[in-house]
Amino acid sequence: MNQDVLPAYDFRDAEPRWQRAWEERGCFAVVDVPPAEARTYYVLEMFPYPSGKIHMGHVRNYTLGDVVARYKRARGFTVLHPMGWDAFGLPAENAARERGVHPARWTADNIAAMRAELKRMGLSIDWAREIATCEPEYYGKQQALFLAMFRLGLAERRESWVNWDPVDNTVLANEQVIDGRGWRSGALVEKKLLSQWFLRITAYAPELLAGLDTLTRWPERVRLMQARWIGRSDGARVRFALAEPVAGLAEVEVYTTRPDTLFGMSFVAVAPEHPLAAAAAADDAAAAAFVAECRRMGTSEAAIETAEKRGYDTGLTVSHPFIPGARFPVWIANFVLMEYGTGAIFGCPCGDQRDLDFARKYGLPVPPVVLPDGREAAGFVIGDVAETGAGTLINSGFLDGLTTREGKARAIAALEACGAGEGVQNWRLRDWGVSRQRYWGCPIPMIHCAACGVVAVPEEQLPVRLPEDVAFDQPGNPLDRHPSWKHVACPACGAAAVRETDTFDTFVDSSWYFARFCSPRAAAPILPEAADRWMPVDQYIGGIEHAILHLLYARFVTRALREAGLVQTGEPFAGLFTQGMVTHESYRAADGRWLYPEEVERDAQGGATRRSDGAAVTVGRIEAMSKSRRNTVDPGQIIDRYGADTARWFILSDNPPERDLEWTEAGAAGSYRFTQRLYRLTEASVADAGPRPPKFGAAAEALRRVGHRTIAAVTEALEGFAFNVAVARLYELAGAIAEADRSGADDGRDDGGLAWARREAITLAARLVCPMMPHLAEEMMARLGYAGLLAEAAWPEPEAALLVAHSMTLAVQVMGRLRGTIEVSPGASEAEILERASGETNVARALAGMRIIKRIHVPGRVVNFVVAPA
RNA sequence: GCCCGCCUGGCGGAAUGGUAGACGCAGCGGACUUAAAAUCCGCGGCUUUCGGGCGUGCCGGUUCGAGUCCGGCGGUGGGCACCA
Repeated sequence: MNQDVLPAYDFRDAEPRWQRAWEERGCFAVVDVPPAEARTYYVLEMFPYPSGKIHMGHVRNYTLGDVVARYKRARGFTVLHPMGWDAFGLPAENAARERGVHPARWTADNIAAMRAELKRMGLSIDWAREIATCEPEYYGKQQALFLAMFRLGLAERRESWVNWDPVDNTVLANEQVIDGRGWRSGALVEKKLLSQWFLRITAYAPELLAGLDTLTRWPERVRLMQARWIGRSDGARVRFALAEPVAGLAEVEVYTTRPDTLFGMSFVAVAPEHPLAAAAAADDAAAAAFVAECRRMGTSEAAIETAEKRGYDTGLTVSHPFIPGARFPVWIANFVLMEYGTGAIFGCPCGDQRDLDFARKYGLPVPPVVLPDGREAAGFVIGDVAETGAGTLINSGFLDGLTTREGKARAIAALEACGAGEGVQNWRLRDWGVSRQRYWGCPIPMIHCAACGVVAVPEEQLPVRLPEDVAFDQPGNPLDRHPSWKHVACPACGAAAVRETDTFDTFVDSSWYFARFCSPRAAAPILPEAADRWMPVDQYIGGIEHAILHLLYARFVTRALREAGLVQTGEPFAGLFTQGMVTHESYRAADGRWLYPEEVERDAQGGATRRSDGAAVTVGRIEAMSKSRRNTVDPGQIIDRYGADTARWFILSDNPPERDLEWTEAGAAGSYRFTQRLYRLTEASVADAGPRPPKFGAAAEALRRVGHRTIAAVTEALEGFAFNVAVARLYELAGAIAEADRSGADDGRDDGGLAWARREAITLAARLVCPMMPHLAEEMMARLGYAGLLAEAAWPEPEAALLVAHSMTLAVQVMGRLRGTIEVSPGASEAEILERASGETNVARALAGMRIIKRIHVPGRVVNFVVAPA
């Protein structure tokens, strides 16, 4: 047992060697349609954007997925675990602008670099199924799916208000508008009415909401976020007749959740983009100026937060369905959103804070119509705070005396009776605008013909390929400026026509890739027999930042695919796990510059200095790794120094995977030491191959119990995503093996089977550690003489007899306070146990002079004596 | 403003309502070494008259027994936010 002669584990030799072995054996390859008897399991991590380098977030994501994949494979499942690239997007175009490299080239180089890095991690991926969304092979299929959705009426072209960047000449997503300015150009963003392609996600709003209840293996908070985003609300539409029609408009329709407060109406307000506002602006310069100003205000959050409620009285009036003869003014108001409801509201100042602020500012009446519960009618007035809660209706004609709840139903019934409105559900969810004025995306397969209108590209002409000869020297969309690409013959009439030059939002690409992975080389976009065999994804893993958009779009598209008959499931992801971020300390030099961790030397007292010159460094917050703060650690360098297994092990060991993980050098070094320790423990058993002895001594028996209990404990931990607990149990097993070495080292050959038990224990350690540190596990098994690959081996089963304890420790309490412990055999009778418990020295002292009222015995756990003074 | 998490040693964390702090990191002590590194072993909430007392953000409740369940409060992080 001399440590000096034991060789160290050389991961630089072992890791590539085992990766080759797995690849040559094809351990992780699966077929599109597995045989009927195969139990399938689909593990998927959110596929990466090929930025050029993997980061620690990727390492965490793919390590988590790989543990699940390897574990499930060992449990006998046929596991689909693929990898691909979310390869379209703006950074490639930016690289083209800034460095003159073509987006396709830039992307391909990045993919090659990142693939190599991922392969060094030793992931159990079927690389033959790799896809990249920027390949015509993929996006052509996507075009076909879009046409299928078009035929189903789920895709349509429509005018809508968009964020328009007047400098870059492009539409911006809401996320790309920062403080009212374009994130790249810095130009003030305008609202503009444009023709855009939409996917009709709202058609599935009720289903997408109801489906959340079936997703029992999704985090509750993701479901809550989606439910809120879909945003069902119950209320009524109410039509108010205009006193005089304007520009052909005879009425204003509003949406409200409070039809009970209709008698508290003070005004009607419409959004600046509302047709009635446009009509008013047509012959009123002041109205036009107000509308134009609102448009410029844009959608910035800062503007909304600080913006006063502002309005413009159009001079128009409406009548009230319940109050004959009354007239109410119609205002244009900056706080009314065109996108929600009908783009118009009725103002009830007493019951809505915004309406109240508005009424107070412009001197509009504030009739009180809800008496809050517990308030007296006498002297009740509305101050500067609206009463939004429940109460009793007053000053409300036929609704007087009803509760707000009853009033809603009665008011809706009355509206429906007189034809002035009806009860409706309203949804916050809006249709998904997918048009982007970008080059590096999937072309929308449509053609605009002067005679025929919008015509779909015939299927046999797919894919509509991106042209390669494009220039990025001007802002705007290069496809639009290309000399020939967009000019085609109309498929319907043959006349000269033009292609749609918009490309798809990249979220479209990631809304069906999981289905393509099931049959990635099929001629059809999706092979139903393959998709039905694998889908839905059993375990999807990724960051919480995709809680709404990506996951909601994918749920919608999967439903559309089902309607097209391509898949059977409506839900793409049966299980979802959202991992935490990887964080690190940040460092700042005296001049304020951020420093990379490798530039900084930490000392034991918590101080820090710069390696290059010893200058003092300020240690900043622990926060998400980001390039701007330079608090990043390069996975490639970590693997160079410690190996992939160490990186994987540390990431899994430190804390639960849903929480943020702080990467620390000390923690990584500790994990590395453990890899070496396991290897040394293995080496010490290499020479001890031999038959199982008929009987085991006490030390051997004890070690065997630890080993088999560890199987049960690690299995349970892995099933529950408690990887840090699985790691802890394996540390304990290693500790138990080391302890057995000490206790049994001097016994010579006849050691009561300890050498055999020890070898069994280290073998179990290798097999249990395999999902987490697959290379080391293979190396350990090989050293122990195993000829096969652990990657193909079954998960160990514990021997039931070894899980039953010989003796157990019971806590003994008096009045719920621990007074001592007793050792009992599992077969001991309750009477015997109570006798032993009350006799324990400390317990007896506590019981002295007391009368025992009640004896509680929880088998295997605790004995508690409830006592009173004698 | 609304919604949702989270709060346990120096740190990360563990704990089917049943011995709080497993396991790791950092620390301290010891062995080995000429020495160091590596390795191996050990210690560790606070307090105490050594019986015990107090300890899982705070206050209260349920229970024989609460980190765990319930009510309230505080702190903290995140999501949404003029959604009618």
